[in-house]
This record gives sequence, C-alpha cells and structure tokens, in this order.
Amino acid sequence: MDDGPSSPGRHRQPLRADAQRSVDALLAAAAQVFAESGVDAPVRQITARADVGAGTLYRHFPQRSDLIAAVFRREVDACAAVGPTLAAQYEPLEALTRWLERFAGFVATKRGLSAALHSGDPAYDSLPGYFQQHFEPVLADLLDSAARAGAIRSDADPWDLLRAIGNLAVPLEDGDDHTQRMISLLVDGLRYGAGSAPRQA
Amino acid sequence: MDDGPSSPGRHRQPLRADAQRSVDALLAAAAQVFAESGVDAPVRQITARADVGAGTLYRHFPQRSDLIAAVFRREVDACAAVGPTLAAQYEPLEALTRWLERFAGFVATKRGLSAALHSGDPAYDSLPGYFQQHFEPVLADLLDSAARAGAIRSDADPWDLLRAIGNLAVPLEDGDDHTQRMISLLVDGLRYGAGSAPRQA
Amino acid sequence: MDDGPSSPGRHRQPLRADAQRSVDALLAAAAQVFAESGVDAPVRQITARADVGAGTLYRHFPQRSDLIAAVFRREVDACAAVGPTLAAQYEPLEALTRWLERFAGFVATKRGLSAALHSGDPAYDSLPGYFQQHFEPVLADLLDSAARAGAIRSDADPWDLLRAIGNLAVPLEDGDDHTQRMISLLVDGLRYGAGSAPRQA
Amino acid sequence: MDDGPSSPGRHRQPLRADAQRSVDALLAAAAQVFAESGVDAPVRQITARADVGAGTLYRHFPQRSDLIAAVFRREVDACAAVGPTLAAQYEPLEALTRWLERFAGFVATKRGLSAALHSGDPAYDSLPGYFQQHFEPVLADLLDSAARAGAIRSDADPWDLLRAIGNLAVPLEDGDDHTQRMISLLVDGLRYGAGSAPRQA
DNA sequence: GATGAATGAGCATTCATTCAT
DNA sequence: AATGAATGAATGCTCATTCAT
Repeated sequence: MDDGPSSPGRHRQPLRADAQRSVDALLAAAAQVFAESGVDAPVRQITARADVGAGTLYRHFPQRSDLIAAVFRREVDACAAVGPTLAAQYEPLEALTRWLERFAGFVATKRGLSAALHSGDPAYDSLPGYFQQHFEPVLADLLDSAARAGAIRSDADPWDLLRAIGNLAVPLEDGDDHTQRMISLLVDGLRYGAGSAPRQA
Repeated sequence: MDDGPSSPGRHRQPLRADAQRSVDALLAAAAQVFAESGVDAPVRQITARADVGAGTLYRHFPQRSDLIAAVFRREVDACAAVGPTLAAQYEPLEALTRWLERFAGFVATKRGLSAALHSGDPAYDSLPGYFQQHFEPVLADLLDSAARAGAIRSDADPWDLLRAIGNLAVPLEDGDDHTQRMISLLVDGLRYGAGSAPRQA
Repeated sequence: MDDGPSSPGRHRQPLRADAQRSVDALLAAAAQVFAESGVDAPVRQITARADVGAGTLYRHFPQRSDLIAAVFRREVDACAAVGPTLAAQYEPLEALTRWLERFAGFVATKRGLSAALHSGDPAYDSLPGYFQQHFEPVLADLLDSAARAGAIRSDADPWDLLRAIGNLAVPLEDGDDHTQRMISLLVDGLRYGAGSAPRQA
Repeated sequence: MDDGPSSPGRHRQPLRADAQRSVDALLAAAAQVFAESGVDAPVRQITARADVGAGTLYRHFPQRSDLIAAVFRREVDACAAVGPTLAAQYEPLEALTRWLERFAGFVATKRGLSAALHSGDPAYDSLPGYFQQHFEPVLADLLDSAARAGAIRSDADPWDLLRAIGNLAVPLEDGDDHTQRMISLLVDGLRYGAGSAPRQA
C-alpha cells in the first residue's frame, strides 16, 4: 500500500539508507514549513531546513503535489482511520459530526492547501484525486449509517461535503470556533427533513 | 484632507480632471483584469490596460486592497442593496436564501479574493472590515426577519455566515451547482430547530 | 531606419535620458561580454558589467536575439556599407574577395553566433532573417558585378556563400589565416568555369 | 592496439566481463543519444539509456571527449577506410569529391560536434587531435593523387580542408544540398589554376 | 500629477560531478 | 566495479515598488 515517496502506486522499493535519510529530512522539514508558511512556500525554505540540496528534493518529489501528498499521507491516513473508530464508538450522527470536525482540523492546519487545489497550477493536479480517494469512502460510510438510522437525509453527497468543509476550514484566530459552528450548521441541515422531527420527543 | 479614492472617510476634495480620468481608467481596467485573472493579477497588467503609469496607480491606491475595494464598491453596494428589495418581495426565508445566493454569486466571480483575505499579506488587511461593514447589516436584517417569522433559529451570527459562504463560493465548472446546494444545506441548518417543525403539518 | 532598440520596425520613439543611458551601458557591456564569452554568455554577466538590473535588460531586449542584433547593428551596418565602397575602388573580383574577408572578419569575432543560429532555440529565431536582410543584397551586387565582368560564374547564390563563410569563419589562433585561405579557395571555385580561363594570357 | 577505452596509449589490459558490458552499453546508448540530441546532450540521458550508473560512465570516460571519440571510432574508421576504396574505383578528382562528401555526411549527423570542437571547453581538447590523426592522412593521399594527375593544384592543405568542411557541414533541412554545393565549389577552387585549364579543349 | 524606467531580490529548475554505499 | 543519491552553483525570468524625469 505504501512505497517510495514519489511512486505512490508501484511496488515497494526499499530506499538506500542515505536516500531514506534525505526523504525523512525533507518530509519533516516540509511539514514544518507547510505549517508555518503554507504549502506554496518557496522550495529553498524546505531544502534549507532539511539541510539537503535542491536536486535531492526534485529527485524524490518531482512534482510539488508529490511532496504535499507525502507530507500529508500520514495525517490523511490517520484522519481517514478515525472514521470507522468513531462509527464504532458513537451513534451515527455523533460519529459523523465528530469526524467532520476532525477532518476540518486536518484541513485548517494546511495553509494554502485549499487555494492550491483551486489554483489551476498543473503542479497540483493530482491532489484532488488523492484526497478524494482517501476521504470520500470514509465520509460516505458515515453518511450512510446516519441516513439508515434516520438521523439525516439520504441524499447527501460526500464529495460535496468534503469540498465544502475543505473550503470552510480556514485557519482561525485562537478561540474562534467559526468552523465548528459552521459544521454544526451543515449537519443540522442534513438533519432537517430527515425521517424524525428535530425537537419534540 | 481629501478623499481621493483611497481615503473613503475624509472630507471630499474634488479631484483634478486628469486625476479623475486616471482613477476611472484604473477602476475600469482593474475590474476587467480581476475578472479575467483574479485579484492577485500582476499590477502591470492593470496599468497597461488603463494606459497609465505604475506610479499613478500607487498614488491613488497605495494598498492593493484599496484598489480592490474601490473596484468592487459598486458591486458591493449593488449586492447589499438587493437585500431590502428581496425582503420586500419574498417571505423571509425565501428572501434570505435568495440573497445568500446573490452574495455567493458576487464572491464566486472574484477569483482569488477569498485567498487574498486569508493570505496574511498586510496589503489586504483592510478588506475584511470593508466587506463586514457593507454586508453584515444586510444579512443581519434578513436573518432577523426570518427568525421573527419563526422560519429559522434566532441565534445565527451574520458574520459567521458571510465568512462561510465567502469561503464556500468558489468558482465552479459549468453546470456544477455545488455552491447552491451548500447554501441550501446551510439554510436548512438554520431552519432546523426553529419554532416550527420542518415536515409534519 | 533606426529606432528603439527592441522595436526595429516601428516609428522612432525618443528614449528618456535614463533609458538611453541604460541601453547604451547594456550595448557596451554586451559587446564586451559577447567578445569574451560568446553570444550565449549568461545574462547576469552582462547586467553586472552594465551595472544595471536584470529587469532593465529584459525591458529593452525581451529576446536574446534583440540584444545581439542591437549590439551587432553598427558592425553589421559598417560591414555592409563596405561593399559598395570596395566595388568602387577595386575591380569586381578583387572587391568581392575583399568583402568576403571583411565579412569573415565580422563573423569571426562573434563567438557562438554561428552555433546560436543553428541552435534551434526560438530565442534566436529572428537572427537569420536579420543577417540575411542586411548582407545578402550587398553580396548579391558584388557577385553580379564580377559575373558581368566575366570573372566568375553567374550562378552563385549569395545566401549560400554567406552561410558557408558564416560557418567557416571561426575564431583562430593568432597567425593562422585558415579562413582567408578558404575564402580564397571558394572564390577560385567561383572563377573556375567562368568565361575567361584562369591561367594562360 | 587497443586498451581501456580511456587510455588509448597504454598496454592492453583486458576488461572484466562486467566492465566490458558497461562500456558496450554506454557506447550504444551514447551513439543513440548523440544522434538524437547532439554531443552535448545531458549525461543522465546516456546513463539512463545504458542502464548504468553515472559513476560508471565517469570511470570509463573521464572526459566527455573520450566518450565521443570512442563512440565515433567505428564511424571514423569506416569513413577513413572509404578513402582508399574510392581512390581505387574512381579517377582522382572524382574520388576526392566523393570522399569529401562522405566526410561531410559523417560530420553533418554529429549535431553540436563542430561547436564542441570550438567551445574552448577543456573537456573537448583531445578531439581535434583525434580527428586529425585519423582523417588527415586519408585526405592527404587523395589530394596527392589528384594533384599528380594534374586535376588540382598541389598546394592544398588537407587539414585546412578538413576543418573547413567540418565547419561547413551543418545539419540542413531536407532537400537543401547547401553542403554539397559548397564542397563542389571548394573542389572547383582546387581545380582552378591546376595544370589543365577547365574549359577549352 | 503623471510617467514608466530601473531595481534586484526571489524563485523554480537543471545538470555535471563527486562519493558514500 | 558499479551504483545512483546528493550536491549546489548556475541560470533565465518575473514583478512589486520606488523614484528620476
């Protein structure tokens, strides 16, 4: 399921020790830089922090999106993995809400990611597919469960919701829970018109 | 001292004829350029189209946001003005929905505006205030009416909603009404838990 | 006939004093650099020597070939102008030979020019036309006169000869008159088979 | 007669089998790459095609010119060998002309070779000697025969001619026989002033 | 006031060569 | 011997902003 950093689909190919060191340094550096300056931070900033030549970065991550995907892979996996866990622990609606907040948390710390996704720059072309592939099934399951439980309508499109929250979830000043309120509102929208009425016992 | 285009609050000081001509040309040019290439299009593109020197632009619009605000002023005013009109023509909930879609339409055609607002670049610092000042009261009224009519809850924060839709409203491919669906969902969220139950008679 | 450096065909537009200074500095610097390092020397080398920003160079000479043409314009003009002069002073064959040597002298000091002409790089696309336009008519006249005098054949193609000598005329070590010998040989080739026999009185 | 590819003068030392395989692969790959992209094609292109590490190339061919010479050795030998053959089949002048065209054909397919020879880059220093050593005697013989037959003058310098045609023979667009015409012209130059007059019986 | 020339830091990217593995 | 990862200087080019004219 996992392989060399730049060839997400091929057969695993063990990296030489020095290469592995470089890749690790780059991922760590990029993670920091992305957090501080956004995903479109200058390449140099990353290589400098990783103490690595520019060519090394391009060797392992020929496309900018390759680096982004690699940096976020762990986080994406982690976030996606939370879906089933929540589904097992909470009742469907609660699980859904919690996961959306979790997902928003993931997005919010990725400054510039949303912009990059819509920039039209071909260097980012592969990213939407990457995210869709990893997140859509998870959300689809959560929506299904909630719908089957009668808690929400059954016509919600998971990709629609992911895009919406992906755009909504902007980094905020401390103490501002705008994103959370908006998620709550969206979920209420899903509940509205579901089989069971909202209020009355 | 004057309120040349960049100082909206001061005492009016009529521009010299040539200055006025420059400002007009810049506004027209910027409007076109923003529409074609987004609000972060290169400055030269604008000055070239306006047939004006770069210095002239900086004289009248020292900050990028000054130009953006000036360019959008008419559209902002127009969009804001639609609020009362809709309120007079439709029942509260319908008016609210329609205006939010109108507002989304405004935002969607401003490529890069949302990104600019969150870029952290001080050149855009004054924009959020500008939009808040013009749009918030309008939406507040619409929400109030709808709430008083019992169509939606009464605790909705207009600025929250404006920000949400401002982020949500991304330019889409033809035929994709993602934004409209999401607005509808948000409004349903507002309706959920309002005095009257959604479905049953 | 002559205008702004980058717009060889338009109406003359007097340059501002500072612009003229920059252009002059650039031309002087480029001339030196081309002589030392060839026409594909790094841009930076030229701007540094001219004490001018990189943008200034690109403003006046958007294409590399624009700079080359401008740098060589004087020399091209001078070389082309020598044709009629020689034609007036010497008998046709002598004039022809002398001009070809003069032309070879022009080419020989332009290191890399010939290579640039054949590099396929679009940045040099306009150069062949530039040279053809300036040199071909001059050589055509010289060939015509010599042919009419019966000194050479009448089927020589001027552009063919220009290309040949353009390639032939490579910078040589001091004291090596390879180029001159080859020109002489080519001219002998032209004489061969002309109306009058070579040797016998 | 032959030794390690890079040390033409030392005592023969048979290569290990794997080393020989590498060298062969490199020569084959380089031949293809030179034909497609010229002799100054990126090194990586060659090593990639040879499926060999970069270090391996540098081990066997420390200088770029070593590789070029090795790659062209067969072709050079073949071209040189044609001289005597032609001399045996045709009368001297015809043989001379045909061989010059053959030589031009060799040069013309080596994109960038002529430029490399004059680049001043020390990596190419040894090439002129290599070519001189192989081609000069062949041409000297052809010139001698033609001169002794009275078809051309006797003062032609073979190295001069080789250089001239080496420069002249530039890759051309299809259907353009510029090079052939120029060779013909040069040969006519050689004929001019020879013992026998060109035309009159 | 207007102009637009000049600036020059900044960026992505390539590639010959070295050297740890 | 072979590998190929790493290096990092070098290069062309852009563009916001300033300031001489």
